[in-house]
Amino acid sequence: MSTQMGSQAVERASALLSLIVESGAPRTFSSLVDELGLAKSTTSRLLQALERSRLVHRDRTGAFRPGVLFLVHAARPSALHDLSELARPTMERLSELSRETVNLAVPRGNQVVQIDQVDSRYLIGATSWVGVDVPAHCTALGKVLYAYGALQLPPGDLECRTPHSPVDRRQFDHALVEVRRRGWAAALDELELGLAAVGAPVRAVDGTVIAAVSVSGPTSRVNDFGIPKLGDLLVAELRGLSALLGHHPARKEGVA
Amino acid sequence: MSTQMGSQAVERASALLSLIVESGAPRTFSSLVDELGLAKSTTSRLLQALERSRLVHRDRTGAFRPGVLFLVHAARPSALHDLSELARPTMERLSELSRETVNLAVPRGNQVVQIDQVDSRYLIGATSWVGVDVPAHCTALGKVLYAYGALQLPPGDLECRTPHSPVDRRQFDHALVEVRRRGWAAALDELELGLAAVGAPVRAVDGTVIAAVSVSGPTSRVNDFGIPKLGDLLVAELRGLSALLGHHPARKEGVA
DNA sequence: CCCCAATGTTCCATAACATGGAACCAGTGT
DNA sequence: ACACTGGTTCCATGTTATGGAACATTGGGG
Repeated sequence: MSTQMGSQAVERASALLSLIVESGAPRTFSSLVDELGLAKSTTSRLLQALERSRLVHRDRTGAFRPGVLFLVHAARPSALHDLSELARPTMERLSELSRETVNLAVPRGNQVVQIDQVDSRYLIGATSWVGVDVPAHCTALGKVLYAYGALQLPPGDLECRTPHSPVDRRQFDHALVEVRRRGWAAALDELELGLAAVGAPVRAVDGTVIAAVSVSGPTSRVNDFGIPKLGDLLVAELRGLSALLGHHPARKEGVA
Repeated sequence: MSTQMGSQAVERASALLSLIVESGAPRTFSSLVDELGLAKSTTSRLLQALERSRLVHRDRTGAFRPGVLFLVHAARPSALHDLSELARPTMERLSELSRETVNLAVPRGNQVVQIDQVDSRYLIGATSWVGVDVPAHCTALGKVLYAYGALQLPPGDLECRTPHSPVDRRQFDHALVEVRRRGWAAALDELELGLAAVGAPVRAVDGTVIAAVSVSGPTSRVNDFGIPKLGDLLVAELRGLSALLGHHPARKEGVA
């Protein structure tokens, strides 16, 4: 192996950095030491270097957190744009297979914000949603994000948009269980009569759901395509996208 | 110098990474080579290592962008929480000095989202704003973010909340010029009668404004304190915060 | 109050690894 | 076909990372 690839120190430092960033919680020095199996001294030096470069930050408790550089990036308006770029190929493929509108959304604050869209191939289809503010519990994207804890359902009554909108919190919670079981969510005529959507999660390396993708169109066409078929299609395609984000869903051995 | 601090490779790699992340735009290989003055070969190897670790990503044009790790972090709901933590001491100090409510906001999409708040020391003061959706052009935070290009003023009429709300776009643009000149923005009775706020920007290492902090309270008390005094206070305190983010505003030599 | 345990950092001899110059390869324009 | 820019691979060299052990530092516990 190792066709002579240089930069071992950098790789080790990067590994440290990844651990720190990927685990949401602050990491302690020793946890890093024995997770990577490096000498204490080496780990210490590498972390110092990363700290000097503001890539990690050591909080008052002595634990390591992502450094300011990550902060600066996250605070940029453009931060989410990169995700769209990464997701584009997948979305295009979904668009081609389903011929319906494909949307990408992330949780932000306590809202679902749509950050990208590939339009339907049909003349009649879901129109641009980007930026539009809708009750999340009536959407497939929202359900996915709620189901996987990427978003908290705010207390209070559930807004009702159509006779099919979910209104009972108990029932809704149950629906979320079902979403987790299947791996995808559907919203048929719940936001607007005649509008249907199916959505599934995008996972980061640690399994956290950080985004959702949906396919949406007229209920009739979506039904014709087959809701479960669409759900499975989404799940399959998004598995690939999650892999790009470093997520390996139970790592099948198979191909080297 | 160099009291023997080890990890030169890591520092170089980190420098590359910082350049890539801090400049909003994708960086080309050669621009990196001659900005850091490293050998082409060295740069190439370091970048390869960073790419293997998913810290940078090479887009189809061959330019380098922040890698998935940054994406994953930015997409985390918790991403902005770190900024709050970093800003907390500054905000506390501002709270203590002004005794009024202090707010921290970042641009997100095309909206101002408040991510942290230190409550007024008075019994009567600005109440919690976090998450509340208000017309940004009527707020000090909004004005700051608009003034420094962290946010684009959407086309269309300016919503009018009080007789003092800015409504004329021409006048508003002029006001923004003034904000840039002074370094801080004020909004007196513009959002709600009797509510006043003064805000100033937080800058990242490259000078980009990535957030804003405001002090707000009853117009009478804020006036008593002195608007310009408050403005200057904010600017002074936030200079320190920006420094934590790596911003050095014209680097005074002074102390080592 | 002292001693021990846990957690990190600094030292240092060793050699492994990163380094940069040059050769090399792939496009691209002329 | 040729020169040129932009990037990667090769390789001998010695600079620089490495890990074990010694050395701080902190924090309990008896």
